[in-house]
Amino acid sequence: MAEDWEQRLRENGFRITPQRQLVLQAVEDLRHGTPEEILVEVQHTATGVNLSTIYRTLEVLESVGLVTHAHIGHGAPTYHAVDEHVHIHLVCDQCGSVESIPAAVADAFTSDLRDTYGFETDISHVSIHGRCSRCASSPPRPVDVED
Amino acid sequence: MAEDWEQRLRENGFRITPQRQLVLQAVEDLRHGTPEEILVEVQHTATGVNLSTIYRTLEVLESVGLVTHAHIGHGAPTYHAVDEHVHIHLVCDQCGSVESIPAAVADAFTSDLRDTYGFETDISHVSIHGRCSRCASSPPRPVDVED
DNA sequence: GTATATGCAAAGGGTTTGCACGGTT
DNA sequence: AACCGTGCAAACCCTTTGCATATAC
Repeated sequence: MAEDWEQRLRENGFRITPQRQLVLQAVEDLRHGTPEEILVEVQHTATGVNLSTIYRTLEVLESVGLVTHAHIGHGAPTYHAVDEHVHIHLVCDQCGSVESIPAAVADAFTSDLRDTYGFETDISHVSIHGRCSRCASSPPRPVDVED
Repeated sequence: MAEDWEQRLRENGFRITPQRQLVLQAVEDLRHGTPEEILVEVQHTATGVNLSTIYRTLEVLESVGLVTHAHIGHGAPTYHAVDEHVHIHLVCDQCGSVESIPAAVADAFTSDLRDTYGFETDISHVSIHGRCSRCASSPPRPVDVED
């Protein structure tokens, strides 16, 4: 149901505010968004909202399980709504391209980590870095684009 | 051979400077070090060295393949000498602990990424996040320590 | 001698925090 | 009415950059 988010917040002792609704909506609409991008989206509706509110709100929404974040490159993290299907980002350190693949590709790996080390992997939290198919085939020099 | 690093630099058109030697040495001695930590180490020997030089030097040393860096948490990256054996960091988002495991654990996974997506994975570049065995077993609440 | 490296200080991106006011409960 | 949430501005960490001086070649 759609008003589930109010429940979620109230259950955890948080109040319902326009800002929290707008931020959640922006995250859902954008599907992928940095705090800055979310701010811009929110400001389409409410110009007065401040960046620090975005940060504080995302923290709250994440703590009650309504959004998550992942690190793609060096810069700001991106936030998604939790109902998005889980995916892994493959980041090319050479050309900077980002490819999303199903998290299921890592199932055997994460099972291994659980069995061997007891580690419960959140595979989508950080990206996998390397070189994409295009870059891996053509250029001979292993130059870093940096991250 | 020990003076290989001079070769490496010269081959690539870089000059040999005390700072470059000291930074390389510090990275080797520390085994894991952030730019700030490397600065401190270097300053044991040469007090006048500046942080910006550390950054610029690490960039140079990395470009010629003498050092690499990995991202462990949210903060500064850590640098290693390239002769260190390759490892993956398992970072617990709950207690913050970091465990190093052999990169070979991911071999099947990275082969898969190569075969399916043509992606050449640099598995050690970013850490794997999740919850360590201790945290995964005890507490029921999925609280984020944040990264 | 000439180009590259360095030190210094200032600026930059991303994020957090202290405080007083305003809104939710 | 009490407390939580917000806006604003300042501070913060990490990193990069411009510029003049110093140094490796």
